[in-house]
Amino acid sequence: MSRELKRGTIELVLLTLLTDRERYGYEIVAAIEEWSAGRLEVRDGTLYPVLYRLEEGGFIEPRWETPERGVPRKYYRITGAGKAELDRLAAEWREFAAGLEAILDRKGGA
Amino acid sequence: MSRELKRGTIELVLLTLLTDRERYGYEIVAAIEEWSAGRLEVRDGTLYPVLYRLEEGGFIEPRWETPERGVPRKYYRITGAGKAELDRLAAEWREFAAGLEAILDRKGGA
DNA sequence: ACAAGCTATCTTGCATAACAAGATAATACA
DNA sequence: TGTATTATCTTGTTATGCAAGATAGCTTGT
Repeated sequence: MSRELKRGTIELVLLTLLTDRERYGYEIVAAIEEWSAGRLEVRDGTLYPVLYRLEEGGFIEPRWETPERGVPRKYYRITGAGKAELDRLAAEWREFAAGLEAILDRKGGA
Repeated sequence: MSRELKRGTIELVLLTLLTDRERYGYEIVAAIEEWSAGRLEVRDGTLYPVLYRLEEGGFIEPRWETPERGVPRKYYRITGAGKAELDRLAAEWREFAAGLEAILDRKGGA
């Protein structure tokens, strides 16, 4: 899948994945592929910087969990501001997709 | 509309606009806004480099038209390779959009 | 005990492409 | 004469996804 198409959509994807429950980065990588039925894929080197951006913006909050056995995990949960941002980004995406589809559907038209 | 969302889609939009007839750059700027019902907007400083990329790839071909009165216009028409590329880009876009929608629709799910 | 592989987070540097801003030039109009 | 419009083109900036690698602890096989 083209790298360029993903630009600007990963934050929307992350916030969506965090709406039902908190998740950690490594888990999100797999969830994206699963939820999109293999259509979308995001590398961890991409994911972590996006998580930091969202945290800086106050849209998500981290919580370290260090189990007695296993590697520590950093869980993120969405904030109130994050839910508002999610609505905004989702609306923006739908507006954009509608505009593009309108053009695609009109090929051969006036 | 977010700059990042547009990334990778302008070539698709241009090739689509050139399917029914040849057009020149300045005309395309207005057509994009009109065809998308005001949802999409592309500056001419963005458009021309994209046209050059498409021309270099053999997807479109230019033709200068110098009228007796008025500024010269550079008309572009789509080639056979351009039509194939359009099909490829459109399929890629729909695959990507389907993957993203699948994630958006599943919020609160498993 | 040792190696290999898995889980998990994080960092650096690169490539791409949309855009703002401005340049150029001819025409139209007041 | 001056301002606005049509039309193309260039330069520099900026954002961000990704490859590649580092780190570290755990698990599994031989």
